[in-house]
Amino acid sequence: MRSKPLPRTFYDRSVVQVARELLGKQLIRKTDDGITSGRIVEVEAYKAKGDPACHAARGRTRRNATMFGPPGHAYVYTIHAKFCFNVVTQPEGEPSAVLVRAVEPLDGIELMKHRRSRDKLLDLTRGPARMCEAMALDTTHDAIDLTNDDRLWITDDETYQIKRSQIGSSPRIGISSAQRLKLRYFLRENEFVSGPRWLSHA
DNA sequence: CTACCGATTGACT
DNA sequence: GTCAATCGGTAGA
Repeated sequence: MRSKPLPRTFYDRSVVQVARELLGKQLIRKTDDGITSGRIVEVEAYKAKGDPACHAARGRTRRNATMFGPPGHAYVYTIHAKFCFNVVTQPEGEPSAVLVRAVEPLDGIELMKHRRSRDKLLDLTRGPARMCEAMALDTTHDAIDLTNDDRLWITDDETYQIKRSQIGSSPRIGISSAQRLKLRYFLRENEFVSGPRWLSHA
């Protein structure tokens, strides 16, 4: 039995709305080695317009081509010889995406420990590249359709409800431009949120 | 082809 | 807290 993927209509909305509503959802990854899953606790929005930090800000390239495609697909890219996982939002032609920066490990914790060569729970999925390593995600998973693929999808955890007051926001991490845009969203007081502590209560 | 650099991480003081 | 490793993507010659 497989949990139900979020429908296309969930992703086909403004990037900020999708980003905030992704908090608390479950990211599920299936490989021959088994299933790993985690609760999304930290995300960042990258907007099509007025956002110089967005990869698509300077036009389409081979790397960011997935962002120009339909919503609900994975956008995976390399950075510093590591990987980051994003979700494409908005209609085609409005290249926006949500970066998933951290999840709280749920299923497959032993498998994650093995992939990460780390034993501490906090070191498994706290940070975008760590999360990708724990869930065995790389650029071969770029452009996967998250609404229709047995390897990777996101599902609603109906038993886990988020109150608006639980969501914090801050400038995005590792971004020098557009500091005034508070496009990072996270679950306050969740220990698996990455970044400096002073940014985790904003 | 070369040069530069980043939506990061882990080791170290 | 500081800092260097890392390597594919991109722009430019």
